[in-house]
Amino acid sequence: MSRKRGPSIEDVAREAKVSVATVSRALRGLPNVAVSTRAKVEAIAQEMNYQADPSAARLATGETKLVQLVTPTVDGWYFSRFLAGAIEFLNEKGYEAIAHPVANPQEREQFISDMLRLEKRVDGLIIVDLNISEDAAIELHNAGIRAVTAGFRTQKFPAIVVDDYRVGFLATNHLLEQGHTRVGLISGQPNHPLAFSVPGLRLAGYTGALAAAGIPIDTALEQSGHFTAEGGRRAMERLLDSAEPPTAVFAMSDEMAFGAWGALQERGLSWPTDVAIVGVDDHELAPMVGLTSVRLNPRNLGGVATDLLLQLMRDDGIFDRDDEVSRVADEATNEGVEIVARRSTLGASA
Amino acid sequence: MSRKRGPSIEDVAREAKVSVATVSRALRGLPNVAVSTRAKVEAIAQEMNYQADPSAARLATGETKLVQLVTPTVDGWYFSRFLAGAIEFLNEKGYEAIAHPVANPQEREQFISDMLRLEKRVDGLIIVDLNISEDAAIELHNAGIRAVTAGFRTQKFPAIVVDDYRVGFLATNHLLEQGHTRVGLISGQPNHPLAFSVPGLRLAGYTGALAAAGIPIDTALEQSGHFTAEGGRRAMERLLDSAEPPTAVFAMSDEMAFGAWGALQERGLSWPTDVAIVGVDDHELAPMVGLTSVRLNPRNLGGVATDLLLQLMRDDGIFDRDDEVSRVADEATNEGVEIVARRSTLGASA
DNA sequence: AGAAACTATGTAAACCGTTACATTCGCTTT
DNA sequence: AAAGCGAATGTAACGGTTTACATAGTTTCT
Repeated sequence: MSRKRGPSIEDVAREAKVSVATVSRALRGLPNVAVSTRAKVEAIAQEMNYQADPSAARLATGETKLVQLVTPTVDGWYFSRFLAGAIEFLNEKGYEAIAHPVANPQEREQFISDMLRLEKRVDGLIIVDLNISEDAAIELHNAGIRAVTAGFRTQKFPAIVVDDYRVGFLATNHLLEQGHTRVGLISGQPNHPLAFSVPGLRLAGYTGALAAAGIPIDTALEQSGHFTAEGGRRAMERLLDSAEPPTAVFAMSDEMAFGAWGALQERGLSWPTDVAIVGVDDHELAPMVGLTSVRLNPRNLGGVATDLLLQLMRDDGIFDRDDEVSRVADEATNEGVEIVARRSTLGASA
Repeated sequence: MSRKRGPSIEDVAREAKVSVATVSRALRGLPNVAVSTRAKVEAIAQEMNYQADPSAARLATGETKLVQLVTPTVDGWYFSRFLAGAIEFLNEKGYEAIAHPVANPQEREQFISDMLRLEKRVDGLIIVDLNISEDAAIELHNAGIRAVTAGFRTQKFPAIVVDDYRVGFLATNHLLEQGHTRVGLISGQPNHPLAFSVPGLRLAGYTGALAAAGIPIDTALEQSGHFTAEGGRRAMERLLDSAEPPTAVFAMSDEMAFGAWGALQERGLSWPTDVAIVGVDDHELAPMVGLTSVRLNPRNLGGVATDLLLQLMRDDGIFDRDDEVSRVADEATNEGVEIVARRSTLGASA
C-alpha cells in the first residue's frame, strides 16, 4: 500500500560506484571482494540505512529465515515454556519464530494441507505433541519440508521425546518407596482429540511401577483430570469418595495436583498426612504448596528441538536416527528429568 | 536450497488457457472475472495444487501477512495468554504471528533499530509493556510502521491500556471494606529494566484507596516481590517479620500471592484468619487456594489489540484517539476487570 | 445506429534481490 | 614474452507475483 520502501540495492550500488552483485556479495560477507570495496559498500549501506528486503531475498533464494512452531496451545504451562526456549534459540541464530497453535484434529488437517500447499512459507517446522500420522509425515517430507517433532515420533523426521514411561514410573515408584500400596492416578485426557501419546505412556509407567512392586492394578483408582486444575480437583473428589480411597496419588501434571490439593483443603485434609501426592512438571508454584514433582524442563526441550532442526536444515533434510547428533539430542532431552521431593510425599505415615 | 518449488501461476495460466493476470484476479476473488472463467481457473488451480508463493506476493505488494508480537517474555502467565488471544485472532484473519520476546532495554534498542531498518518485514506490530520512548515511537511511525501498543501509551500509536490504577484501588478497597486498616503491599519490580508502568499505577491505586479511607501510608508495609512466586514468598516473610505486621495484603499478582500463601503455610498461618490477601490476574489456580483476585483477561486484551491493529492497517495508519473505534476498544479493555472474592478475604475478623 | 459505458481479458512493467557466467586485470610461471 | 591463473568485478537472467494500462467485446442509452 502506501508502505514506504527504503533504498534498494541499486541505490547503494550507484552511490558506491560498483555493481549490484558486488554490493550483494560485500554485504553478505561472501569471498572475492576487495577489502577496500567491502568497507566502502558497508559504509554507504550504513549511511543510507539500507537493508535488503527480506521478501526479495526470499524470492531469490527460497529461504525465509522463518521457522514455524506448531503446538496445541500457546498458553499452556508446558508449551509456553517450550516456545520460550525454542524462540530464544531461533532469534539467537537469526531466525524469527511463527507461533501457530493447532487445537484440534480439524485444525491439524487444515495445517497439514496448508503446509503441503504453502510449502515455501517457512524454512522449518517444529511440531509439538500433535501426533501427526505417519502418512501425513511422509507427505510433508516428500514436499521437501524440514521438520522436527517433539513428544511423538514419525519415521521421516528427527524427534525429541521425553521418556514419559519413565516419568510415570519415577513418580509412582517414589510413592511406593514411601510405603504406599494403594496408589491412585489422576490422568490426562484418555481420549484427547489430538491423541497425545504422553498420558498413555505415563499411565504405562504407573502400571509398570505397580506391577514391578507386585501390586495389583485397581482401575477404580484411575480418574481423568483433563490436565486442568479444576479437572484435578474433581478427580480427587471422586477418589476421596470412592469406597477405598488411595493413600497416595500420582497426578500427571502439577496443575492437576494443585486441583487435588484444593479438593483436600475443602475437606479439611492435607498432604502428606491424609494423602501423598506427586505431580509432573516442577511448576514454579510447586514449592509454595510443597508439592513433590517430576521435573521436566520444557524450555530446554525447545532449545534442543530447535538445535536439531537447524542442523537438519544445514544437512539438507538428511538425518540418521542412529547418528551422534540424534544420540546427543536424546540424552539432552531426558537430562534432569527426575523426582524433586517435597512435603507432599515426605514424612508420610502410610 | 534443493527446496522443491511448486507450480507457478504461469503453469496454471497455460493450463487454463488464460493470462496470468486473469489467474491472479480469479484466485484472489477480484471483480471483473467471468463466472465461468473463475470456476475453470479455480478448478485447475485446485487440481494442480497451486498456491501463490507468498514471497513473490510479498515482493509485489509489500504486504507480508505477518504480524509481530513483541512482549517481555513469552512464557509469563499474562503474556502467554495475551499472545494466545492475539494469535487466535490473527490466524482467523489470515495472518501469521511472529512471537518476539524482548527481555531487557538492550534487546529493546536492538529491536527498535532492527525494526527501523527491516521495516518491510511485517505488516504490523503489537508492542506489549515495553514502554518504548516517545522518540522511538515517532521514529517507528515515520518509518511507516503500523503498530498498536498495550500496557503503555505513546502519541503516535493506538494503545490499549488496562486501568491499573483502578486495579490497585479495587484490590485495596476490597480489603478496606472487610474492615482492615493495616494493609500491606507486595509490589512488582519498582525498578524494572523495562520500566513497566503497571506496578507504578497499581501502587498509586493502592495509596489512593488508603488515602480515600483516611489511612496514613506506611512504607514499611511495601515490599517488592518481583512478580515471582518466590519473590512473593520472601516479601510476605519480611512483612510478617516486621514490627507491626499487616492484617491484610494486596499482592500485585496472583503468583506473588501464591508465594505469600507459601510463607504463611510455613509458619502454620493461613488466610483469611491470620492475614487476608488479594491478588491480581484471577489465575486458574486461585480457586484452588481460595485466593481473592482482581480478574484480568489478557486473552481478551490480545484479541482487542489485534483487532485494533488490523483496523489501523486498513485505515492506512491513520487513527484518532477520540474516535468511536478507540472508545470501543477502551471499553473492551476494562470490561470484566473486577474483584473475584474468595476465601482469602472473606469471613476475616480483622 | 452510433456513442458511451462496462466487462472481460491480455501485455508487460514493476518489485528487489541472488547468482551463474563472463570479463578484466595484475601476477606468476615457464 | 606468452601462457596461465586467481582475484575482483560486472552483466544479465531469474525467481513468481501484482497491477497499471491497453484492447476487445458486449450492453445500454439516446
